[in-house]
Amino acid sequence: MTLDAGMFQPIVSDRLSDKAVGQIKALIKEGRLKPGDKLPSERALMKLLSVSRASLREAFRVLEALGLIEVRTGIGAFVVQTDAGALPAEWTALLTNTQQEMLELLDVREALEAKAAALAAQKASADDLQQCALTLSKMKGSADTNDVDGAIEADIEFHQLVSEMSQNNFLIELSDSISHALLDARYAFFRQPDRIYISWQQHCTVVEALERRDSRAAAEAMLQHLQDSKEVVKRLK
Amino acid sequence: MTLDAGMFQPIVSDRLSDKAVGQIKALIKEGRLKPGDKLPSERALMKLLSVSRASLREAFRVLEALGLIEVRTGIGAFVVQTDAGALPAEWTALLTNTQQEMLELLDVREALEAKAAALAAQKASADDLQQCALTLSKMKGSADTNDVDGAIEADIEFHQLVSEMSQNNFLIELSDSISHALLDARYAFFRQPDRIYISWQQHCTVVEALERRDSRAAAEAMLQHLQDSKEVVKRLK
DNA sequence: GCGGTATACTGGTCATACCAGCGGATAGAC
DNA sequence: GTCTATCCGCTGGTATGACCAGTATACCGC
Repeated sequence: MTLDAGMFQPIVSDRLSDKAVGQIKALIKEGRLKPGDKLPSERALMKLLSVSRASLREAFRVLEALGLIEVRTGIGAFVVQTDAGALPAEWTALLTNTQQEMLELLDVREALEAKAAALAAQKASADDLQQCALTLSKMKGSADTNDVDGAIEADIEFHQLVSEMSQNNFLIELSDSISHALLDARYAFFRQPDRIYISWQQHCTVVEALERRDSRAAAEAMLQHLQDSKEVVKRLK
Repeated sequence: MTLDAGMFQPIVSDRLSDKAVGQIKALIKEGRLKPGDKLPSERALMKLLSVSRASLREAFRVLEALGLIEVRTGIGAFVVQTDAGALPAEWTALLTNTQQEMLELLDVREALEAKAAALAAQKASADDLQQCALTLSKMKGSADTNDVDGAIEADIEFHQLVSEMSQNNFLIELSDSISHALLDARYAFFRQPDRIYISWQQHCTVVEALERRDSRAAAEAMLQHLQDSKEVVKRLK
């Protein structure tokens, strides 16, 4: 007979902590543990699951890292309150080491923020647009005084604002992560001659589209802005 | 005097395990620990960091959940080998409970996969396109026999293929996560009358654009496909 | 009613012990 | 000599019991 590749399954002996993670995760997914609910104390839960406190605590660390629970010293562990389930905010934190990864990240950013801009055009409130105007004038001020730090701040604010206007929690979290990962690059970026001014102009174009509620134009303007920025980053090194 | 909101900072006493996570993470980020490197054994590292083994192990669980290290029983802990840094594969696993979240996820998917299609048009090899053709005929076969399971399989394969053709690791990982999260929905989806056939047609349109190396058309076709699917899902609930 | 205090919790940390699996070294069989 | 089997030191996985430091609450004296 011939050996079928599917005949055997690798033997994996899950850690007890992993099994505990699985159980608790399942309870959350099934809705038997709802956001805000308090988990039993470590000492109680270790008996319920018949594992040692050490294993249980390791499970808690994993659930915490996954953004599912929050542990407050002296009080207890709670199922986290958020509809999009906190993305591990650091997932990109280490990944912009190479130029290659940076460019890949910029491509993802184009996809996400263009979409965010499109959604923002549909959903933006008057208040949102006013806040946009604020960051625009902040950016303009930074351009006039060549204030790189101010520009970075205004730039982050602007992109964050647009993401939030999309009212899509996944989009917000992902964009935020990427923005964070690209922080270092922004310094070199905004030091380029006229860059602050150019970015300001491009931001303006986006906001104008948002004000017109023109989804397509907003996405297009954002895309142009990000592609243009990507080209600059490419030439940086 | 008035109290300035920024005067006080909440006192947070980091867990020792969190500090350990920070140190190790920093070492990885700085490149002093490279992918594939073996970390010191738990017993050695606990002395180096002067924490107990319990705390160190909690730190390891976090690093593991973040996808930064991999722990092999009886051998040791290793810095994970991957260029895009494994995204915690489960980050969406729990998040499709509500219709609202599902729709948000579908919007993100539109953004990512449209971009992936655009990149794929530029980078696809002859072999890639051939594989696409394979999934297409598989889908067609499923449509003819109304084989829902087969359709799901072919559908996942197709979308995965396009993502991979983009050669962007972030795009690949993210799309994969979302695809995974949407698995359940696909069953109801493909049970709709003619859905398999319609999806097959739309896939064909995408592939034709890819074969023409037409980035814009590929993105547009993929977007159409996903938006159309989203509308179906909306009506399902 | 108010402020303090005693107390019974909670999570955070540690030291120690033992188990099971891996791997290299070593001793024996051929 | 080469090969094989056993052994032993190392690794991670688990459990236990202890102690600390915060939190909350009930109680007390004022």
